[in-house]
Amino acid sequence: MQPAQILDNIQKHISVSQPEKELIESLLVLQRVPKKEVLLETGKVATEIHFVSEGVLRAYFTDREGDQNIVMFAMNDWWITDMYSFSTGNPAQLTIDALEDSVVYSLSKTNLEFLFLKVPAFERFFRILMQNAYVREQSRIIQNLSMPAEERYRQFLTKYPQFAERITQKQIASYLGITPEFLSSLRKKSNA
Amino acid sequence: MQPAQILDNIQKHISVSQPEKELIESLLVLQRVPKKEVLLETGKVATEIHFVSEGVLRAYFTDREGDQNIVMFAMNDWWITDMYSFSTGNPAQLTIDALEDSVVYSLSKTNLEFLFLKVPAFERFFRILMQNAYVREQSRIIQNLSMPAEERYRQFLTKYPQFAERITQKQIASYLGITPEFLSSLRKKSNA
DNA sequence: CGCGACGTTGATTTGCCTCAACGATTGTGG
DNA sequence: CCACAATCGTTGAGGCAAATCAACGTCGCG
Repeated sequence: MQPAQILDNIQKHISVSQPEKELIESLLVLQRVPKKEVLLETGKVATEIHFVSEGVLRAYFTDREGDQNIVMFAMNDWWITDMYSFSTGNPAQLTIDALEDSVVYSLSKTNLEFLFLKVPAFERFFRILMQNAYVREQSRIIQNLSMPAEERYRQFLTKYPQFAERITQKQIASYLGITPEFLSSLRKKSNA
Repeated sequence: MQPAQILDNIQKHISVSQPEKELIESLLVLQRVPKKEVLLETGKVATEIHFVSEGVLRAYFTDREGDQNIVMFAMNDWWITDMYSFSTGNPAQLTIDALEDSVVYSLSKTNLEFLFLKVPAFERFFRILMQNAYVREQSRIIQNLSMPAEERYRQFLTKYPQFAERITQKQIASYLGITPEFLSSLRKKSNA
């Protein structure tokens, strides 16, 4: 296994010594996730956070009508879990599965807490991760509140071109909070 | 000044020694914010984060049509800033002002970074703060995606009864992403 | 090869918005 | 401390963005 990628990602935010690197590596579990396989199921407790090395994952919420609402996508260099469940220990509200054959490095909550103790800078790394996630979610709220679907779609394309290429329109529509039919009609308009 | 309240809030998550408490206190600036006064203006850089001791504040985004979209309320024991601007140093997208006469303790980014160095546990405290904020924003997104306005309103009432009492319906409508007129019609229905 | 998911199109419906008008509160200057 | 102005909450008429439902060709996969 070559978690160079994940260490690079960490070292974008903090600096870690060689022994610390080895410690971090030793706590990561490589996991192959074939397309459609479920990493986390609603109702179970999220005991791990996953770093995506290859492929694409999604996290979605299933509402009372049984519709799936996509909360986030994750690919190269993203971290994903049901943070609510992960931090409280309550049952997960989200399901996480793979949209493509993927490879992730998983870190258990226990090992994460252990890392916080052994490598204090890791707490800083995680703080930055959470801060960025907070900012991202808040700006998504702003967009949902203030922009019509057509503009949200355009912003999505420019903000996440890597996703736009690899994800079906049905998934994108769900992320934007609209129906696939309506997204289709938006695309028709803007192409013309 | 008696920042016992803020230290209590911090000690819910980490433990701090007496000298550390004094250091923290020394970096906080007490600030009275009369109703309608602006704490942070769109376009300026958010250099401080504010802990609300008394009163009620709001953060809102002004869209192209000039409409205000409320991103968050804050009262007793909440921390508020434009986290995007605070963490990147870019101009703020949000305006923060007081809905009632309020009292806040402000902590500058410089002093916060200083605290991270001097009191390592403070980085943990802030990590937890950001993590909770992330979870909160994400669950708001889930609600916006999956529930009609009527149910979002009911959930708001049960989740934040303290806000519901003190905030006008116009503000609540803006937070929910609907017009005051429509909120009024929802209230009429549920009372009948 | 055949089946199921996808993307598209069109007809109809609906949740929510816009605009306008009105009494009831709240705030404010004289 | 009052009188007037401004903002708020409400109601109703009409309109629009987006949903629903149904139907159909296409494509990828087993």
